[in-house]
Amino acid sequence: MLIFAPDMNNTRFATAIHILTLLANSPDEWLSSDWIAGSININPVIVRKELGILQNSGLVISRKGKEGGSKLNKPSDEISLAEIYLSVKNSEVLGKKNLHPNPKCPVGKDINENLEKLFTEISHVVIDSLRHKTLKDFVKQFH
Amino acid sequence: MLIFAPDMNNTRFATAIHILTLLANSPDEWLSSDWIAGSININPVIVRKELGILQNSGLVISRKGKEGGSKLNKPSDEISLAEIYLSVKNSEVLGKKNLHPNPKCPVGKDINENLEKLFTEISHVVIDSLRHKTLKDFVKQFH
DNA sequence: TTAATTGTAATATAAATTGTTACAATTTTG
DNA sequence: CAAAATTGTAACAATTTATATTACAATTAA
Repeated sequence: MLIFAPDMNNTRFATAIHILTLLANSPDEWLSSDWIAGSININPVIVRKELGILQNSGLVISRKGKEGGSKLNKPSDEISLAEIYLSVKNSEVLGKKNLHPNPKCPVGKDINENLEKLFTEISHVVIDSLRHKTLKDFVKQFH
Repeated sequence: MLIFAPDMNNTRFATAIHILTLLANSPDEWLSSDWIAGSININPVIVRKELGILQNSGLVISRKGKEGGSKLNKPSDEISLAEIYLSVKNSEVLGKKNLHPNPKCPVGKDINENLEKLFTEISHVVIDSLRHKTLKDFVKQFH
């Protein structure tokens, strides 16, 4: 299964939750990537790639062939936004570190270690706050 | 003063806090962008651009000319990491929205409005958690 | 057997980020 | 005043990341 590029400031969370919202609204149907792509207005291959990721994290099942498509792998009230975020997350909230700070400088020497601590802490704050929200809660807002 | 591109998955927070850490360590000196750049190991023009942003938000003062440079505009224990983050932030924690979701689809029609609410809420969570941390706390970790 | 679909590779295009060069304006020092 | 060092910023180049597109083998239902 395909792996995305190693960084995130992108539409992946938005795309993933859009896909999952559609699936949640039709829990008994196998929705095609083409149809989903038409709602998001992006290329169907992007949808299939994201669906691959969501399958890997157990949120979705897909099947091939005619009448193929995807559906949720568990009820929407058992899917937290944290799970979705973690599926697509591949960079930190506060961005990237500089790659080669000067090791001869007392600050440059240790900054990335200290940033790492901070980044991890903030990441946990975000995840904890998303853990309390379910996909069902999100979907409920649509009429 | 110059404006950066309208999105963030970049090294701007890392660069800004690195700059401010150096300034905090030498509160009485005017540090040059060249010297700072040598510690971060990036181009001095990038440092000057970021210093411009930090001046705009009142964290730093700079002066031109020979013996010019920059220093903190207030004590490091009066600078919160939230202020730094807000100075450089120009995108959301959960990424970008898709630009043209299908208005004829009940989900596509409202998704960006609903994402906006979620993005705002998560943004506040991050900012609140950074508000309790000062630059001084961060700098204290270096030896 | 045909039609529709996923999965995925390969490549192309677009967008964002970072780096570089250049130089006017400013300021200090001799 | 002249020289040297520095900021501020414009213009542009290079690199990296993100998204889109084309293509097609494999699968599945009818």
